[in-house]
Amino acid sequence: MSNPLALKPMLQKLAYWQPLDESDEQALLGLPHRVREFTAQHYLVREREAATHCGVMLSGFSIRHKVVGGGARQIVSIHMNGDLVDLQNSILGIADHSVQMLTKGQVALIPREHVKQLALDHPRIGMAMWQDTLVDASIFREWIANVGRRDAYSRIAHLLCEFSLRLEVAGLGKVTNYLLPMTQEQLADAVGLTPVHVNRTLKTLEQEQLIGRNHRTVTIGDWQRLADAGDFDPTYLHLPASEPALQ
Amino acid sequence: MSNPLALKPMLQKLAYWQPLDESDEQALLGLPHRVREFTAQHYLVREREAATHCGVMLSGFSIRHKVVGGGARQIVSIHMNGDLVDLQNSILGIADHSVQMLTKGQVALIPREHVKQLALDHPRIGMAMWQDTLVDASIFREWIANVGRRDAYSRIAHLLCEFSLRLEVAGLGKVTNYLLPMTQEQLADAVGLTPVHVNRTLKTLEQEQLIGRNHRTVTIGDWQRLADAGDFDPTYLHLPASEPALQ
DNA sequence: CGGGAGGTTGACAATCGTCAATCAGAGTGG
DNA sequence: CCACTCTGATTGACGATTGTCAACCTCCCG
Repeated sequence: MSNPLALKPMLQKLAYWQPLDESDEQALLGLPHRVREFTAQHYLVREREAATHCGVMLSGFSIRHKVVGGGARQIVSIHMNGDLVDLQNSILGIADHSVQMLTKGQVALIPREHVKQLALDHPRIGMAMWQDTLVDASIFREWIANVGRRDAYSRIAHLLCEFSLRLEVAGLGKVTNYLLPMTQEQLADAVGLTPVHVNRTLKTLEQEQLIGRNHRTVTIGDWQRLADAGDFDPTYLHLPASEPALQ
Repeated sequence: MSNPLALKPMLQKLAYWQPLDESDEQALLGLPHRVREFTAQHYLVREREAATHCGVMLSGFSIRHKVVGGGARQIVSIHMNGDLVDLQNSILGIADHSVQMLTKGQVALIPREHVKQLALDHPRIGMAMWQDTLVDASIFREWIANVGRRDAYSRIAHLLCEFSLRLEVAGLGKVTNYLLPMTQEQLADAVGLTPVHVNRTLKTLEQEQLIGRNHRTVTIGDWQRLADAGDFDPTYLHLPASEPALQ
């Protein structure tokens, strides 16, 4: 169960934020965990329940979402390769949102007490995890602005840009060409629109040659033009200094 | 400048999350800081600039906001008495959003390096600050859902409920009666609507006797009914166990 | 070949935005 | 004390983006 290398991605991610010494690394990699393969749609945590584990995405995609009164769903974030999943719920205890697999994939699960204790025993790791969740928070803010103040057209263009960069950083695609891992209905839940309107908007983006589509594959001809349409400025992603895409 | 008691509210807030010992408390209260009075509209940090200080709200209100392409503004959160302001930008370094005073008020400012160092030297404080920002993040998620998936009516009802609880917890009003510290235009920027539509919606809420209004004062006759209208469930605020309002 | 999920499309409805006028209240100076 | 002014609140008429409903199509898979 406890593959000693499974937490490598987590280590890499955190080391980006804080220099970690030998003892930090040992402690982190030594965290008890088990790697599991989940099917698409599987719930890792449900809203209102107690969070028991925090996870590291090893493959596949997962989403966090909330369900509002009428039954409508809002996706609040999307996780991919290397992302820490549910640190938020784990540290706070009670889940204020659900975490669900979007596609099938492998996740390394770590019991929450161990994660919390690790942060207390190894302040640099604690700081790094904090920073990681702060980036999540920064993305939340951008999403509030996206959903609250941009029309369907730029809203979707914005999401496509975000995906483009994040997938490239995660090593899952090129900035100009990637596989979108979600249905139009899920896209709609992420941007606060209806599936029908997402469909129409994608078509428009395609007609105006901002993107090309082939099944779920998105091709971006002129990245800058799409970024302009989406009012996209990657500052909020707090990515490593210079991403090639931004040149 | 450095009032030894000024950081008390910060201590109280953090102690809620983690038991702090004598040395933690000393270190926290001993943080170098200065208390300043700011006028309404004053910018504490501007988007894209480097964050230099983190603050503790001692009086008054402040907001965090982002400006999108067309010039529209989206308020992403509202801070009141006792809230830690701009921990997020401070820890990440470059501000991905602006922080602005909503009303005049006093803020204790702490240089960011000292805050970060404190977290590293005192892991329990670090953990507590982390948890504090996680609650912020939880509110962000709820706001994404609010703006993305609720209509104007419940969206505004929801915000009024959130205010009601948070103001009471901060000791600034009663759950059933409080002074809303913002104009309808600012309200609009918080919920992603136009001022005109906010006005109409408030009028409707009033006509249906969900709220009473007198200038900026909001009166809530039947809290539960407003909560139902706003699809409001306070879980996401991660408040101390039982708030009277929820009985 | 049949079934099902997801994608497309059109017609129509409704929420919400825009524009612009008017009103109410707070502060200011004479 | 009374214009005067400014900001914010209110209202109406109208327009537009987005939602709803429902049909049909396409691809994938057993």
